[in-house]
Amino acid sequence: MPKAKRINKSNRNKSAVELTEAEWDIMKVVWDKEPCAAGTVQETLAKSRDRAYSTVKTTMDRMVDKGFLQIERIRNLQLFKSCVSEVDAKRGEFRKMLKRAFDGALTPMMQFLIEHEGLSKDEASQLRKLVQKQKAERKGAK
Amino acid sequence: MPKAKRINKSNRNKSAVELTEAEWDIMKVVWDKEPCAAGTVQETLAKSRDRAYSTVKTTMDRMVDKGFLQIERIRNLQLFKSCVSEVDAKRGEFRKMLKRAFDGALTPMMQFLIEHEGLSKDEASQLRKLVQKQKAERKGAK
DNA sequence: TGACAGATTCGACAATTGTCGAATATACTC
DNA sequence: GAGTATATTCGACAATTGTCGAATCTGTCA
Repeated sequence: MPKAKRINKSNRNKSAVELTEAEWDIMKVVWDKEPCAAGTVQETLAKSRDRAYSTVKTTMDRMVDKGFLQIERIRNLQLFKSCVSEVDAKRGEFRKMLKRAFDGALTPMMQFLIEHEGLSKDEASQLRKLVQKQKAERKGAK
Repeated sequence: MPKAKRINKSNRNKSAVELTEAEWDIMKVVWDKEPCAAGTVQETLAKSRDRAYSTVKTTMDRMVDKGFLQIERIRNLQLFKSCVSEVDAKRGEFRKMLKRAFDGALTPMMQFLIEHEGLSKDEASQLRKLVQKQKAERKGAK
């Protein structure tokens, strides 16, 4: 997409955090261990998929440019911290999916889950519990 | 990703259909009007986002390579038809999101929706109805 | 002071995605 | 048959994403 899309880190609004595959992998480790060094992230990820240190570091540097991570320097060490919360990232991912596949509407998605994703009896009851729980909380709290 | 990822159209399994943004746009029109010509798709899409005919056509040709569309020739005309169902595409998109953001598990996602996506009372009750309806169907049918 | 280990910097490359324009081919109308 | 309007073919280009290796730069320790 040749179009200018990002002016700088601050023109990103919370509701539009979109991480790539590699960024998700990295972000999960950062959320878990921040502040942490690139080496730590690389080593942690190596357990599931081995990538060169420079691969991980390059991606993390790009994430800084995008405003997803920030660096805190200590001597010649760089410690990375997240600039987006897990909730924001989940929201971004969820909304992207919802928009693309369900016109941005929740109900059709739920319908789809029940009809085509084999929402099991267990899952359905699980879901029912969640809904009921929320119902109770709403009534009680507000 | 320099790795060989796709051998040919047939090594794609139903559970892994992943469309890009532009592909979703195109696919939606094709599902609606298939079999249809690239020009038709381009014209239809132009209403919301104008793109050159060649842009749309190139993307559609690539989708044929990927096994998402197929061509039926009539004289020098090409009519495109989908090779993946709307359900498969929705499933692919949904699962990708679920895997990335929720470890592939449905319950955490539902929890997230209720806690952070402001599942409104209306939506919750809507959801409750869906669940109840399914419950009834399960009981009746099987 | 030198040398080694670990970290950082940077340029590079292949695939993918989104975009087109130019050249070519085909069908239809006078 | 010539001209016009469409279609199709194809090569190209910029950004993005995933991946590295080589060169460079500390900081520490014998």
